[in-house]
Amino acid sequence: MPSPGNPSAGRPRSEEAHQAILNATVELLAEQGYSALTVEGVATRAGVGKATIYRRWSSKLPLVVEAFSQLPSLEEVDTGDLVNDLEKMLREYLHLFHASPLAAVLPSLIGERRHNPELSELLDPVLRGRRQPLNRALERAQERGELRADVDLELAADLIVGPIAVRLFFSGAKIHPRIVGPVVQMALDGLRAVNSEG
Amino acid sequence: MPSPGNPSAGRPRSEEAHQAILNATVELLAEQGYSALTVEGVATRAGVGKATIYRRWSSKLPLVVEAFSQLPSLEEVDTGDLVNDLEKMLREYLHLFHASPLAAVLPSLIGERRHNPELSELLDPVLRGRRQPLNRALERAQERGELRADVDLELAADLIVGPIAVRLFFSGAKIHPRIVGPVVQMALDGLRAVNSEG
DNA sequence: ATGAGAACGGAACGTATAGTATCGTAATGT
DNA sequence: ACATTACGATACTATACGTTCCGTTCTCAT
Repeated sequence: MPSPGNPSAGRPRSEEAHQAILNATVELLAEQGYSALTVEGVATRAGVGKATIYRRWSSKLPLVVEAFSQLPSLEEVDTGDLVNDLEKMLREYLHLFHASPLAAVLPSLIGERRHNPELSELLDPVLRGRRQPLNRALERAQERGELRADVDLELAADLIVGPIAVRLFFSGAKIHPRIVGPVVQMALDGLRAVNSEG
Repeated sequence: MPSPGNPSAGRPRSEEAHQAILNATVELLAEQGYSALTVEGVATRAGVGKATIYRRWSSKLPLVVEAFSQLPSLEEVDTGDLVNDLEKMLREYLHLFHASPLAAVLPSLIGERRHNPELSELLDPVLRGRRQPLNRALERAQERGELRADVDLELAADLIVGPIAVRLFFSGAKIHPRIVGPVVQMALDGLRAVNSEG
């Protein structure tokens, strides 16, 4: 059971072990990918018994999700100019994904979500949270009048992230940060063009 | 061994069993997802022995890739107008993916590609082939002068497919075909805007 | 101090599945 | 007829998830 009946009784859970497990999970995911990840491997790498892992996470999946959610996320950028904000954040986004091979796990998780409600409940909030800085930048731009009030912000976000995400996950190719500028420009120009027609 | 020494000796492989195996794979993937797919399950559903499966596919992965590649692909559309071509094809694309839950498998496969060269070699040609109709439409438009010669067609394809792919795989939400028009318009307007600046 | 409670690492266990091997049988070409 | 190969069925090996026990260690309450 995750929470003992009396929290101030008995030996407390080792925070050290907790972090060692998460770190080992991240390392092994990066090295060998998701399907090659074994709980035994994590336990060995972390210097921990399997029971210690299952005491904290009900199965491999929640462990992976928590390890994933520990990845550094986007920092919010607010320069007062939408293009600037988006370019900076997307460059950072690229950097994060190139620097951490753990990102390769995301498609695996996504793929299983549809048939695994438990995973969906675990993963969806994490994904939503990661898009927040982008959404907020778009909202601010809308408030400033940089984007018209009737622009669909979710569509805008997909339009901006989509091309980069597709390259990142599907083609698997490294992406020059240089590409971010044109992509943002195109997306915004496209949005403006459509909206100025109604 | 997949190819016997003398192809015209002995009992020939049953084409019926071959198709039954692929069909069973497709059905089970659609019903239960990738991680729940078992070779025994496929064999049972197909009314076939496991050996018959392993005689044709070296492991579960190639089987899944071939089942996936059997999905109906995009038909090429050539109306003489790029926007028209793209809208028609993307609507068909959406229809295909909404109609066949097997599409949910793609992210799983994509996720494992990075750490599995064998899978990469199997899957990459299939993915490339599926983008062909889109690429060809863009090439034709470029020849007609509808797109400038210096437009990066790969980037253009990512710009167009990206937003829809992200919604399809990541947000997992159903997508109104109505959204295709604006997305294509935005992407192309964006491309033109950037290119007319240099 | 001492004892209760809980987590610790380690190891054994049960179940499920990938993949291999072997059975007797069925189908094809020579 | 005979050689050859595939067939479905079944048993088998190896691996890995997840559970359960062990003796030990840590922390708090008394």
